[in-house]
Amino acid sequence: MTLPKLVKDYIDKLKELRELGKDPFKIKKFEKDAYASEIREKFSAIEAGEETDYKVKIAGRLLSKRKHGGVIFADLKDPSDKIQLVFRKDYTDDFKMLRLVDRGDIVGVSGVVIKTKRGELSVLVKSWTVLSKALRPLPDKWHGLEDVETRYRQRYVDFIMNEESRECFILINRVLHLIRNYLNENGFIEVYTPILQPVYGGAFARPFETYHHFLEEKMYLRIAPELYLKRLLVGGFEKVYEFAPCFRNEDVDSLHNPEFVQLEFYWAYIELNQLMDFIEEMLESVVRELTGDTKLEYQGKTIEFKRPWKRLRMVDAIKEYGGPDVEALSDEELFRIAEELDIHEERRGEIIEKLFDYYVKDHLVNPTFVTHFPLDISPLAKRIDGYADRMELYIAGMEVANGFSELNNPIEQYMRFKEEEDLRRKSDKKGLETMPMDKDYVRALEYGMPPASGVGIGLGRLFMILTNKTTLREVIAFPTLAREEKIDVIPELYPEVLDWYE
RNA sequence: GGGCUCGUAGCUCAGCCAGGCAGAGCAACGGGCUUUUAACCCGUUGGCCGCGGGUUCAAAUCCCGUCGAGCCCGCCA
Repeated sequence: MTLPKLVKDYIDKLKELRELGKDPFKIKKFEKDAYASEIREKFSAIEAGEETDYKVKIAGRLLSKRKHGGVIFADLKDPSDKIQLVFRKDYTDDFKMLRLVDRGDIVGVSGVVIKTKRGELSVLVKSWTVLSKALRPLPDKWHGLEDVETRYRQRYVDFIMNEESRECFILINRVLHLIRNYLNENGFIEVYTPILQPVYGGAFARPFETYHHFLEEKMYLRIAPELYLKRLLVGGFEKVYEFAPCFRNEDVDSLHNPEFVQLEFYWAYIELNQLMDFIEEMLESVVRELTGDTKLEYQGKTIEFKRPWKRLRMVDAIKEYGGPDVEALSDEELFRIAEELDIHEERRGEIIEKLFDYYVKDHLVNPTFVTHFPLDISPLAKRIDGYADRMELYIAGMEVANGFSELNNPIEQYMRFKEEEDLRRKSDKKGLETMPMDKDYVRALEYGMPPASGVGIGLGRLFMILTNKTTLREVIAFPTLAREEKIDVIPELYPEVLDWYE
């Protein structure tokens, strides 16, 4: 049946409920006193056919309705579980009016707990109320909603139909609590820093641009909170963190969404190795809390989070996994090798990083810290042995975190920004992959920032690993999609309903 | 940016290769049924075949374009 015709039936039922003085949309509350899961816990042991006199009031969405003449069965879903409702002609109030109740409606019922002859724990309903009328049909009760596009566009339907989707976000919530508690217990304070920024920084990425009309200023949505969090270190905060929504105006794929959340934290007076120790402890404890174990199954692979994690220098990693010994190569040789692999970059460091991606990345299944990054692609990090004192954490072949010993020398920081500017001028690229000069940040460092280490953790990717998903979109409730060209809504399909609620 | 795949009823799908009346199940509607659980039985309704062009006597089907989505590659820390 075409949508407008299907909707007609629902609208007619709504109309009839209104005429009976039972307009669901006029109702403001329902006093529930139980959840499906509680009923199940307390009464699962009763006998088939047993009818208790234990009264309950529950509410939720009807997922199915089975009519048998004098008895109607329905399944009600609340956030805790599902439970069967039984309506009986000789017991339930307004039995005939149940024809106005559809699968998909939100209902509140009161009744007693029973177990049917077939052994299904149920609520035998005495009185019932439609608390919200569904004006659109739910997807197929057996196959549910499978279309990936519709699942993301109309996530609300996905959450109704696919319990796994809902559970994923409940698990994510637990992870957020575990991480937040861990940081709080270790003396970190949670802060918020600007999302609208006059100068973007803290990462290499193309920003979203916007305009502030009152200030008459071009503004950017932040690509990272980093530079502001380090200003807080200057201000005397020793341990800070932020769950930071970030925005990058770049391509979308299973590992990238234009808006995503990073956890960044900074810790004054510690060096990078101590930071890596802390990250290991934190994530190992999160996994232990979640699973009771340090192992995790991800897409058929076992990931072992037990400390200590492997740490290796980027150049050693390239050698170890079959690539060249880049430290032994001149620039000419390195560029020639890169060309052979179809790698075309302007900076030596970028080539080394590409070689790492090419030879190594996919092999790093267990959590692994890759350290000693090329300096020229790390303008915010301190030095160590001619490299940047920087690490990236790889898990399941994915870059999950990026941290370094923070550069706190304002003079060197100024020069690094300058080099980025020069590179942008010389580059034949769009010039978006360099970091702009941030003089206020340099000025902040001029007041003195303590030595510190900090990290940004891509929470979406971490959630993917912890929830065993293959795409970021599954762990983002409303992933970014192209605009839908035309959306039919019921007041436009059936304008007469507009008169009902003037 | 390149390659591959998909788009048919509210949902899940068949039909496309090899052009010939647009189909099924679920949902909805009417009837039956007082213990079902993908309830069942009888009957009914329901289509911009993503959109636009082309080829053809004839296009859901073949061709071109386009929009949306998915996967892979490239790019993006």
